[in-house]
Amino acid sequence: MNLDSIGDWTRTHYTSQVTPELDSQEVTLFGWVQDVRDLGGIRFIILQDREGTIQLTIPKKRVLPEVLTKSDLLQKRFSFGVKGNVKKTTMTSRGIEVIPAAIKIFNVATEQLPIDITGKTPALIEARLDARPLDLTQEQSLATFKVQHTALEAIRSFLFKKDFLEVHTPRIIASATEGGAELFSVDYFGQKAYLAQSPQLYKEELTLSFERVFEVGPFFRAEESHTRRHLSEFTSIDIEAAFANATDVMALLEQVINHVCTVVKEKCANELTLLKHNLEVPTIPFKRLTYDQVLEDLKQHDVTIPWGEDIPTEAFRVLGEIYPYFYFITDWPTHAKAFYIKPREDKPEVSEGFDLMHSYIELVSGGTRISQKEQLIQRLQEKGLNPESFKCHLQAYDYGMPPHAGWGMGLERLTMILTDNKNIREVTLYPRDRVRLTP
RNA sequence: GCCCAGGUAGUAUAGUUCGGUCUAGUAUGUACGGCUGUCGCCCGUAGGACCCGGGUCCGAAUCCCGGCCUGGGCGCCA
Repeated sequence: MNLDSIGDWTRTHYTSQVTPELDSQEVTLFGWVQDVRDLGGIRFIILQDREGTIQLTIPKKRVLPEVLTKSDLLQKRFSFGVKGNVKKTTMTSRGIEVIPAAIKIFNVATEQLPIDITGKTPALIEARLDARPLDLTQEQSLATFKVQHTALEAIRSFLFKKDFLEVHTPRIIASATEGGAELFSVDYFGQKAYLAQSPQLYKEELTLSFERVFEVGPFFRAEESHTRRHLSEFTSIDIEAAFANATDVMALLEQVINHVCTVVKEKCANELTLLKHNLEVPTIPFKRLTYDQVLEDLKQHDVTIPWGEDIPTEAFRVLGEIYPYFYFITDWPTHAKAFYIKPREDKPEVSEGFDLMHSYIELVSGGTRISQKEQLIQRLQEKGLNPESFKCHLQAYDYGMPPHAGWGMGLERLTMILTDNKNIREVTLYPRDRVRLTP
């Protein structure tokens, strides 16, 4: 087939911008064939672009012969352009259609697509991820990532207003930052290095200079997790603030969540409708449960956890039934939290760490940090970590480390909540998990 | 790392219990033909599959063993 060059054509409108008010005006549209319905004497072609779809109507006896010839060739997913006249009509749900005056075909697509993109026989997640570039053209995928984009935009602008600087810390590091979690190792010019699992230590150090910082970026966990809420590579939204404690950053966090939900609900109304999700904007303040209250609630539901133990997923699921929306869990036992979380001064066995939960999923983890060097060293030792390997980090505490607090939020988990997706891979463009490294 | 479930056309599924007209059914997609108002268009025709290897048996999609692959759960966490 002879393909056309784009030549001097320029898009005048996205499909979503074509309205009945443009009746009888000429528009130039670019996009892809989503579907062709040929009734014999009349043919309907659905043009899709990133903003939506529009119907092209071709009455075969009343269009130019070259338009008819070109439209004969069009198949699903061909990329093409059309110049045509907008026509107001009651025959389409959008109240408009476009009668082509010229068609340019830019590229073809394989006849048999690897997944059904019409929604009639939806493919399973595995087949969809194998054909991810194609899968992402589906309206639900587009809607999901538009929500994510909008959420991120809302978070950034909110944090900018609250005086936070956006920073970028290293992804390649010399040693484990938090102990615990497994790290991916990389060869760094013959030296052993690792992919960062979190910006934790760097962002804390930066409170010494920039006071209030945030970072959005990918982090890596070499845990062989096999669930619908874990990825080997995920995007973290991290903040850290000097001269603040857990209470301060929790207040900030609930404002962030409230703001994001408000903005997404307003700007992505169409996307949420498409995703059949009625997003509720949570009211501030969020419910705050102490660890002790959680244990008590669980006991009421015949789940007994000894004080000091971490809460297993099974118990979180029960808790998620009781509190189906956003809620904080505070006052965690110190030894259940990371070494950098500050123990309460009046009750050292309890920490100033907190989690923000949404149903049974942990969305955010944060807390007041330890800012005294001696205490940090002591906590490292209690955790079985060698202070010597944290030498570089510990030096920051020699230069007037301010009291500080912060949190880290999983962007994909947030997107799951905002779009009501049950699988984290749905909200990740190219997910990386235990068994998937491609595409 | 541990546990459970499952691999049937491009996609999604029926059939596996209890082996036998299963010559493997259906939907959708694809190809071809027909149709002037569709919007999950419709009608007709065609082509398209039992994960791999071994075993039991007169006979295996079905039962057994091994392998590979996938989904889900746990632990861990964002």
